[in-house]
Amino acid sequence: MNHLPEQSADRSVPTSADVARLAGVSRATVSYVLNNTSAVRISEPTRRKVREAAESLGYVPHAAARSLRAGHTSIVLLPTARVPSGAFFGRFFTELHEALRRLDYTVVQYGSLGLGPDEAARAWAELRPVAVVSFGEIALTPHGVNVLKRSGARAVVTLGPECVEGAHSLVMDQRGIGARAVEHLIGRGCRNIGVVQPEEPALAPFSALRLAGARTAADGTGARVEPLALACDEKSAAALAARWRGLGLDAVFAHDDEYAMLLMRALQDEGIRIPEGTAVVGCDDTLIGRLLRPRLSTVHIDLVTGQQLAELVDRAVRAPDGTGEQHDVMETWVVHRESS
Amino acid sequence: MNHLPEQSADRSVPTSADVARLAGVSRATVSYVLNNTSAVRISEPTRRKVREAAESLGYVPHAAARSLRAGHTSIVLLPTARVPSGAFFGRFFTELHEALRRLDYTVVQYGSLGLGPDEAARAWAELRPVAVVSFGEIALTPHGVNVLKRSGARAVVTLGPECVEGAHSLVMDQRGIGARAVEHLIGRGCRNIGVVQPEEPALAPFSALRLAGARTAADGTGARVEPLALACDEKSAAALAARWRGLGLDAVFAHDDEYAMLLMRALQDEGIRIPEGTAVVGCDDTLIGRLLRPRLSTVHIDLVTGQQLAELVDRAVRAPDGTGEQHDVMETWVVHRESS
DNA sequence: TTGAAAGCGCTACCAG
DNA sequence: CTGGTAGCGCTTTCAA
Repeated sequence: MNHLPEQSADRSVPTSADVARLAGVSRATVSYVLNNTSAVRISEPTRRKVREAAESLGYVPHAAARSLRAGHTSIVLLPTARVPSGAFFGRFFTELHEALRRLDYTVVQYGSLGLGPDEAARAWAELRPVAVVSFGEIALTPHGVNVLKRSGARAVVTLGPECVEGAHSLVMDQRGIGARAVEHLIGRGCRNIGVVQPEEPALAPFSALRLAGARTAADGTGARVEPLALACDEKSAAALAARWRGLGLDAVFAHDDEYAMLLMRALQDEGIRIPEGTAVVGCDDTLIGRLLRPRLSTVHIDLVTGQQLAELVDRAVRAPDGTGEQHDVMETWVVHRESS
Repeated sequence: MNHLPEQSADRSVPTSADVARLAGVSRATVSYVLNNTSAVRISEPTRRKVREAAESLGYVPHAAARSLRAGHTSIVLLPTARVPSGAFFGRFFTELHEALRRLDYTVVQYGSLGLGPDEAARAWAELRPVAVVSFGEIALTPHGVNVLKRSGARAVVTLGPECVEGAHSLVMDQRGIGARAVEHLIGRGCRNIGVVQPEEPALAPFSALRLAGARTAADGTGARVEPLALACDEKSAAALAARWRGLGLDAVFAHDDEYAMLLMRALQDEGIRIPEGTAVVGCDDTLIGRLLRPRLSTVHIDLVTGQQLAELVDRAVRAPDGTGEQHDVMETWVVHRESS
């Protein structure tokens, strides 16, 4: 814990007691007025006095004290290791936020970079969230789920590559994504298929599984699968493209649409035609892919909408006896365009 | 008392009192052991007993209770209305998160969609953050800053289009961005300049200011500035491109690189050559721009690094008497490539 | 209609 | 070395 200077004692933060004193009433009355408690009736003049006192002091209730007293929070925790980049997660996140807010939850994205899975779960549990929606950048273990539930979380939802015991899991089958791409490429007659492995560490868990799925799909078909390290910059792409002909590949699954754009450009600059020389498949079905020429074939992931997920969370929170554990797998399929 | 197995679905959340009871010590001792308080020395056997009891109960301290007692939190609040999209903010955010974590802050992104500026400031103040770093998607008013400071925030930093009184402001001069783009285009001989106005509401405050800056730059030069509504999808872009020749424009500032890519593609599909027929300038200097053909000219914004911003926050928090209010304007300049 | 007081979980002071 | 205990700010029951 870092040692912070004491908060200004001179201009200290006003409490409900200060409001009560200024309004000439008790703390209880202040609470009743400011929370519009319907169980008790407070006279209009008193209400006004309290409101004015609160206003003039700049009183803001202390969320920690309130939730301590209440015994629960309305926090929905969205752990975020890396900020999900791109249009794919972006819209989803915004939707989810909005929907949860409409349901009167306090949405908190808690950054947990550099924590192990169980450390992270503990850190989240300290906030006593009523629900946790994890996006799989951080692995949530069964033990972690247990810690969260024991700390009072009424819903734990994971949206990741694998289902997690104890949590309501929405499985985004990363192996399946790799498999879909490679099956598609094999179907188009390709036999030597590169699979991009981004060097960005946050993407490693995804790309490793996609590679595994790609291998499974190629198994026994006579096709070859070749991992290709690639950083998200032009130099790296140019270097890869420069040794492309030596690799003897006729297709590549580029991890996502952005990497696909990067690599496609480098290959084109190297004089390699797409899809004749090399077929390219991206992932996420973003706008980029439709704007590229040739138009990019891509793996579409049928992500649940933010609204639906928010409703799922809300149902689990309100359910009488915890969440019925449930596992859904998201569909994935290839959108075939011109690059393959 | 029954010993609870790990997977026991116990209704009540264990507290430090439960740990104390199980370990046969007082709550104070539990606190000392689990916080490694150096002021007191606890015997090793006692420590072990406490640790084991905590472990077996799945005890997790209650952050709200702790910060209530401590009188302050170590929360740095990052309000996020819309999730900043794209590589531009993405890396910045990740950096900032990481750097703040290294400095032992609890980073909380608090979603405040659909709240007015003062409502939002109040909601943030309820969490008693030690610092707030606002990204200008939500306007922070001087009054809002005041509310936050009064609630104990020791640093309020805004990163937005304008400086905010009372806060440490990093000004990303939106007018200047529009002006830079238009000055550049005028310098390239363009006289009829479109300025894209994204239909996405979250971008409106930015694009309106950029348009204003564009107009100022064109004023008295004989150049004409024309706002162009555009949604972030192909249909909208195609529709705009279809009536392009009728607009009589010879240049366009496309708000950002993504809109530039979208519009450039639509114009090219319409048979309009770039830059000869129409010059295009984007903004943010992202990877996309370098991959496009022709390569995209763009307005580069010299954003502070996440590390630097984290250090700024930390300094302000630790400063003996609040933050010295300060205003910095970020530099912007045009990176000239092939599209203009 | 209002007030007094208990107590949420935790830490820090002060006795033993 | 360890335990008792006060009190952080708030809500809510019970009493006046």
